[in-house]
Amino acid sequence: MKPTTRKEEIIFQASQLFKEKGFSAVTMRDIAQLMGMKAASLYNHIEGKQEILSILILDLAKGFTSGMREIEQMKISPLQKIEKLIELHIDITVNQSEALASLNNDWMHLEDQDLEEFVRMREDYEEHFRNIIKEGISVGQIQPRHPEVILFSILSTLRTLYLWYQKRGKLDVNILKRDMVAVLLRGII
Amino acid sequence: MKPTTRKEEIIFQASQLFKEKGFSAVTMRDIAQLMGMKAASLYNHIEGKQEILSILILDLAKGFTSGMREIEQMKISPLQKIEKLIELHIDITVNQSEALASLNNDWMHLEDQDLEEFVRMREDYEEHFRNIIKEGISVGQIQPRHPEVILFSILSTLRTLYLWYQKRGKLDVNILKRDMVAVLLRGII
DNA sequence: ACAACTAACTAACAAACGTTAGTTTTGTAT
DNA sequence: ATACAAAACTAACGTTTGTTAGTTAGTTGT
Repeated sequence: MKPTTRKEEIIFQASQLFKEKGFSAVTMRDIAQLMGMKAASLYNHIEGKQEILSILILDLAKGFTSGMREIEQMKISPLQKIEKLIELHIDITVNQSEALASLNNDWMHLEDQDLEEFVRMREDYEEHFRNIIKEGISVGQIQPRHPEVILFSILSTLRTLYLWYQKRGKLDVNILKRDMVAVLLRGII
Repeated sequence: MKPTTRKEEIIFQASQLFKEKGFSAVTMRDIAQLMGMKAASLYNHIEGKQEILSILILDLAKGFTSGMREIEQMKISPLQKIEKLIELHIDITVNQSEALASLNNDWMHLEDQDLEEFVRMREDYEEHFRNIIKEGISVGQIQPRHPEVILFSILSTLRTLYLWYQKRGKLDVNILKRDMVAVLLRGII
């Protein structure tokens, strides 16, 4: 995800700051300094601070939505779909961990239609995930526990993976996928 | 955790706002309005905005630290200690979900010694947790997978439980404990 | 050579920020 | 009633905030 245009570069650098301090604590002057320019110059490329957040979060949310749609259409078992979803999250984490931080922590600072659109997409995503779990239970592939507990347990681990992935010196993605699938599906004992 | 003094009430109300919008996006005037007073009046009771954050986070972190110490001294197996830790997190989540949100999301806005103290406490906590997992592996109670993956998977679920607990209409704590222990330890299949 | 465009700049704005100082109100004990 | 302390108030401060306006330097196309 190397930025090509100047606008993309601004958004990328901003995402680094957002990840560290959160959207509200980052100023346009902070972003400008990282870009090696003055704050006012940023406005030659972007509409404002809100647009940066909006692009960061909504683009990523669309990535999750389209990933979910692809996996749902595959002719594989519910359990295999969950494995694919775990891999989807890991791939996105590895490639876009900064935007993921904003999506997790700063989505509530989106405004108006952007906020509405995000909340709708997130609810849709969770609903589809939940249905896959329910189907897995009904075909006997998954233990008959409350789907909500299972959904939350998996999702919260995947959603905060970005906090942990970088700290542990970028271990191999394929090994990570294998271990995460094992721990999340089969437990630890 | 019902606030008794006026100072505690301010901190409690502030924590509600911090949970919703994050420390940086909440103003002293926001807090004052929720308290039904003017911003300047807050300073009759507290030193400043930083003190609120500091008390919220460090008090809670000490709660985790002392909980960990108690569990470590118990004469029970590593696996039983992990169960106790899961229950500790759930108890704290149920009783102090607002402070937990600040601890998770706004710790980086602590200053100087407060920041140092928090980071030290968190590292200690994780280290002790990791050692219990390692001991569980070495006595054959826990699958011989990378302790880091296990630690992260459990901790990230427990740490974000506060986001999920309230949404699902306050289900019974004991049922929650039972299901969480089951999912986290035995997996879902 | 000249026009057009791009992307930086300086300067400044109005609003909002955390906080301080000094004053007034309120409740309580003598 | 008087004195005192607690807790609210008004007014203002110096900064910082996101953003706008107008200008300037460098590049490109004709």
